[in-house]
Amino acid sequence: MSFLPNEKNASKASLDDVAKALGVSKSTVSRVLSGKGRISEETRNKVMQCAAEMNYQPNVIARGLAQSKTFNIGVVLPYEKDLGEIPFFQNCLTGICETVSSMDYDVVVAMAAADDASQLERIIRNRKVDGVILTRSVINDPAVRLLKENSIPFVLIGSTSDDSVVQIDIDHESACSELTAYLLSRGCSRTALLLGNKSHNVNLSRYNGFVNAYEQSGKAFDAALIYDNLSGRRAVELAVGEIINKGCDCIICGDDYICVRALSALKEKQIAVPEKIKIASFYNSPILQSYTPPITAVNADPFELGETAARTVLSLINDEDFCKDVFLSYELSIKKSTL
Amino acid sequence: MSFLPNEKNASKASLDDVAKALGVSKSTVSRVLSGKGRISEETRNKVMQCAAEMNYQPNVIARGLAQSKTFNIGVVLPYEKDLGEIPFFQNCLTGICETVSSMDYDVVVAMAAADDASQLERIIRNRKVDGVILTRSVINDPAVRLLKENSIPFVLIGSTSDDSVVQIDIDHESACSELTAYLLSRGCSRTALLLGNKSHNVNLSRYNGFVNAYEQSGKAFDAALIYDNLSGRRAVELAVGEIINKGCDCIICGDDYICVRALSALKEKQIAVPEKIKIASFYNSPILQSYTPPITAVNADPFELGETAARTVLSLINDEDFCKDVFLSYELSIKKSTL
DNA sequence: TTGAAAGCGCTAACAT
DNA sequence: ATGTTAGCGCTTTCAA
Repeated sequence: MSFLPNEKNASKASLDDVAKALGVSKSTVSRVLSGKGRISEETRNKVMQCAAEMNYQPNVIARGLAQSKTFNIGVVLPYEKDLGEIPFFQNCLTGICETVSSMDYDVVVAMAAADDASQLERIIRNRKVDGVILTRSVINDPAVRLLKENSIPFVLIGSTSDDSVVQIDIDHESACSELTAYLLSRGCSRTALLLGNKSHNVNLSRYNGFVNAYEQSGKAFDAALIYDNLSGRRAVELAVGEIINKGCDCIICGDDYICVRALSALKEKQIAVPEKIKIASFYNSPILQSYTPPITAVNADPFELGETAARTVLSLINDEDFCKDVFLSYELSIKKSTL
Repeated sequence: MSFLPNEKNASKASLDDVAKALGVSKSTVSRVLSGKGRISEETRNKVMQCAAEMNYQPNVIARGLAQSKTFNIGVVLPYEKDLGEIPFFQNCLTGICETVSSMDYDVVVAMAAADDASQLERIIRNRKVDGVILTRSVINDPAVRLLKENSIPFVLIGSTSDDSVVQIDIDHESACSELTAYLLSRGCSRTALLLGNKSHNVNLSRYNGFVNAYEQSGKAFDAALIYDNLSGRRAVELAVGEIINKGCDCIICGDDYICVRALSALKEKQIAVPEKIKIASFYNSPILQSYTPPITAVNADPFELGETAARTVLSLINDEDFCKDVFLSYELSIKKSTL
């Protein structure tokens, strides 16, 4: 009853076992299985069949040792518990897993707080990954520094002002254009645009999208209603004050931090949203998700972000030519704040 | 300017490099670094110092090859997108990561639908993990079958009727006791208990907890208000009907599926919660999380579940003696449904 | 206490 | 087209 030859003492056969069973050399088997090097059709078939019969499964670890690869992608997730409240990261992870596993890679996760990349550091030190995906953008991210120092290929889901970082994000120009057009169609004749740091490409894209939408519509926008380089609570407050005085009926916020500040400024001034003024924003982050009233915004599909990030980091690893500027689809989520 | 000797061409030194630099053998260095085998204090210090100076970092992959280990734990997360809506899994994952990384293990994730364990299968086939943590209980889980077939140590976060599976869950007896006591203190004199499959240990625990609470309080319970082996929507409906006729003022549901069914039965009968009858449940799963009115329930701390699962699977892997019955702290989350 | 050597399972020159 | 031989970086007998 014990030691049945055809039994599933599965996945124990090594490449060497297959070679011996066939009376050929290891390299021959290796060549067949890896598809590299020329092999006669005959031996190829012989090997394939034998490998299948023996239920041979290559040892990825050993292959990795020999090639200095791990076939693992590191994914850095936020450590903060309250960030877990939206499905964003889990859906991202799902997209990443699905994509990398189709290339026979696996995902190693590391949690990291905004100021603590120690888990990532371990993974790098232990040589557990060939590349890394950062799932959120953090100013002055220690993870970015670490990855650069160690020359690990990585991509960031989101946007940063550091142009040397490969970023995966939606097409902000087109998204902002669509958002602006929607608002125009809703009758907003005087829409303000509140943008953050001008040197940040993403803000330029939003600006362009805004302008485009106006051009398409044939209407003219009031340049005095465009604010950029807004940084800090105070700057937004001031801008909102001015905007109100200029009689605008709608605000587009370049990001959710600006939006939160604008909302609190409006609340302070007792200006009702959306009755007195409409407001819309961009986000990938959760802080607006549960706001009252719900805020109209441009949303990225986290699953797709994950997929794209995965594909991109895999190309980086394999030195394939890849498109650094990634344009992703998005979704205009119309909520009460613009009705 | 190039080739500075003290430069950070970091983490490139191998064990062999250290050995040569010291004029000792690889095995000596290996012994020192692994702490195995006797080594003179003198050489030990010498090696330690040199390794530090050379910024030597052991190659975990190579070590793994030699020891047939990976120093990775697989974590299976639900694939379904709507399950991502609660922070449960992310917090679990955080607890797991934190714990395993303290033992110098890493986490490899696999997403799995209830009926599709193919990603887990890949990870096993590729020998990427030494053990696995399942983060939710699925009836007839293909993942469980797979893990057993391959003799991979694993634990389940949650409960299952399969006693051969190591389960990490809260102490249901004590939790049910506490819940019952709370309800008694709130003046519920006729509390019904609705339990699922009797052969499932967890239900016995809940039953015992219920009885204990009554005994402690000195009051007597009505055995006619205890239902077990409830399975299917119809059974719960019938039970609820009877319970109402028997004039009970409170229902404790053994799990959230039962609770959902009981709630819909009550709604059908137009019996208001909590005005006419109070109701409480147990859960680890999200389906009750967003119910109106909010449901009082016993909650586990996902972070702690993760930590414990991680510790347990690590002991399994290292053949340490471990406690199979894991009792975890929980939290009575009082909501409107019992007020 | 230490060293030599074999081996983990695979890949990749270098031969033939 | 296939075999031979070294490794990859570490652990682990077996000797010394």
